[in-house]
Amino acid sequence: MSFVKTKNATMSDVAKLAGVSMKTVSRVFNNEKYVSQDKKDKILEAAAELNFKPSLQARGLAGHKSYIVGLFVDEPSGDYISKVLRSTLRACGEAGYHLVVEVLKERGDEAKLRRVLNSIRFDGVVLSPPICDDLVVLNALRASGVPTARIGPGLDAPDMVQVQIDDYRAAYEMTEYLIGKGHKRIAFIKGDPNHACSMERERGYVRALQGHGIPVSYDLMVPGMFSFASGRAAAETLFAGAVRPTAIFAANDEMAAGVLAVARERGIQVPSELSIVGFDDDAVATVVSPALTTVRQPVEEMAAAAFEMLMGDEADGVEDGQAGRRTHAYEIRVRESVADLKG
Amino acid sequence: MSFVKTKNATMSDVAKLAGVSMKTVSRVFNNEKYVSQDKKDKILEAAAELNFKPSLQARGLAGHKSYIVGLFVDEPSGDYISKVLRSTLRACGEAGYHLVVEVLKERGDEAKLRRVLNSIRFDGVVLSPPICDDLVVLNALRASGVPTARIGPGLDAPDMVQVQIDDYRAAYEMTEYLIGKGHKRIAFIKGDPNHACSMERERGYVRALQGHGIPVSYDLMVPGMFSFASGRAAAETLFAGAVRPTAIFAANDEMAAGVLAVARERGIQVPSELSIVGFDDDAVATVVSPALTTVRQPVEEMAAAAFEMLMGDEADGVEDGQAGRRTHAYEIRVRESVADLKG
DNA sequence: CCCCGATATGACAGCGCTGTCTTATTTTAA
DNA sequence: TTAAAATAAGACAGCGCTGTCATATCGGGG
Repeated sequence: MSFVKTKNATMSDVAKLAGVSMKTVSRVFNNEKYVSQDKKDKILEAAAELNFKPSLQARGLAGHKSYIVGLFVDEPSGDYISKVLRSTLRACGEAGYHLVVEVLKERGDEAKLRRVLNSIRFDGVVLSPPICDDLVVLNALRASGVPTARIGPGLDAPDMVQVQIDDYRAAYEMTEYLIGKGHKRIAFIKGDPNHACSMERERGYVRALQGHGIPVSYDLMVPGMFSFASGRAAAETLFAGAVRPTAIFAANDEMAAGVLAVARERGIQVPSELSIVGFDDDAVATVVSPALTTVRQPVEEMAAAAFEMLMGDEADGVEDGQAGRRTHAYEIRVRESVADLKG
Repeated sequence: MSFVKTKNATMSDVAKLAGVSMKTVSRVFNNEKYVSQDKKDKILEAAAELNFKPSLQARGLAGHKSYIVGLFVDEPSGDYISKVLRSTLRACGEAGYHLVVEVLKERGDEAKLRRVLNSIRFDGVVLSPPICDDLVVLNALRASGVPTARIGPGLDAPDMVQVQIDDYRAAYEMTEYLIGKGHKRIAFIKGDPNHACSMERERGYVRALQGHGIPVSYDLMVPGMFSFASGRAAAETLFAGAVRPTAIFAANDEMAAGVLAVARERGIQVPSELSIVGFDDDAVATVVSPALTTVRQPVEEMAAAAFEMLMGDEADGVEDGQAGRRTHAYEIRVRESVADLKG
């Protein structure tokens, strides 16, 4: 079996076959108006016969659209990014865009950023945490005039699309939930300080305690980096303390899973002896036992909304002044990792 | 603070500034020979001053390289794909390529495939399981003449780069490991039949039992789909049987985690009452407790090798006859989920 | 001293499209 | 009925590069 290399038909081939000018073919493929139905039919038929699809690069060069959307991430693994990727990919597919993923490590990998922005003309760029709060990146994007959407940003940027949840309120509510279950010694494992949401979640925790007259003890607040390992380390620290907390609120689920693992190793029963809650409703939350009570963040809807506001028909004012903004609803997902101390 | 939209300098701008022809600038940016050192310096300097980077689309249109590599996946989430993505992204970054991710759901999403292949000229395409074994995809790629690499393929395709592990041997060895620990009633949870590796792993399990004189019982082989949920379901089936197996070999870690969850719910101690092993050394393997004994598959090295063989300098015979092939070493990762019955 | 290959550079066309402008043919409003 | 507006289609240039071919210079070997 030998495969004949099919060389792609060009627009002018289609034009010839359909007996029209190239420009008319172009009009059809760009859904412009002012093309009669019969020519349109003829062109579509000819295109199908030749298996024609317009070349991305040529379109990008000649026109004002590249049909390329960028997704800039810090680290391409993890459940959060996977969700963003999946959702963005679906949206791109449906809207006829292609997704170019670029990794921008470390705050302000400016060299790579400039290189990428100069060499590809993106129709839009989606920024995921934590680089959605990297000023170097934001300014470079502004300077190059690319419409940008940020998912889960910390600070506001009115000229960019922004999609988020209220991390502060969510953490407040989760803490309150724990308090409502009779917990008073509630520890908190902080998130990666590079992520803007970390501060918000911490604030929510602190304020909730204060709001319920529970003293905030800095011994109960330990640093974390959003990783399983850092969750483990934080648990060790917490368990080394004089009095063990009755509940631990980890700023994300991966860390909560780390706590769970340490608890298990030490024979600490969860939830009877120790309650654990996380944040994000990451895939791990339902994979560990007991399943983690956590805050569900609708990442996929958020990414879809971001894309829609960025690239959607209304085309918004992304290009000029104000860009769209949306705050999505979070949801406390009660599972099996919290004990009711007042039972 | 207002941001001036920086319009990108073009090659002709650079040429003017450096006092040479565009072609010479082009030569410098393509590392062609026959450019004197002083002109090269002048050009590089001018380019830096103008912050010039050649346009991807123009290069793609005019030249024979697009600097775009495609990663075609079935489903963009999961630890396996994350690893492939991360590794490929790194390789692309280092080699100056950009990665376009495309989702090809369901066997032979031919419409989308053709659309994508016609509209973007890829310099290379990487296929992850299970679509690396989709004949429609393979043939379309052949027809369009794009050099292709397949990660973890089932059937051989001599004209494409191929990187894999020996799933059969690995499963054989893992089964043998269990047998060595004194297990005789070893159940097997099969993988998604769409994935070629599923058959191999199953074969390895069956042959190992046979090789050690242990009768193969089809009651102990239950279907699975590589998902946590299907692992749970398989566990329920297995636990409903008359005699519980002493060990369960799940064809991947996610399913093994599902088994673990069901065991925990039913109060079955792991590993003392039931041993569980998985495959892949997925992130979940170390997140659950007890951590899973599993087969580590060096996915990232494999993806890196695939990229190197595809796009590397030797440029290989990917374009003509034989393409590179590599079988990587797997490794049994012993953790805490297996009991020694002969202790 | 001349010819040859290696080295160095540029002119020019054109990749496959889209933007702009022009021309022609309706339709609508007044 | 007639000007103005909407509709329909094409000619043409050019996006920012690279391939090809032509040209020019240089250092040897014969």
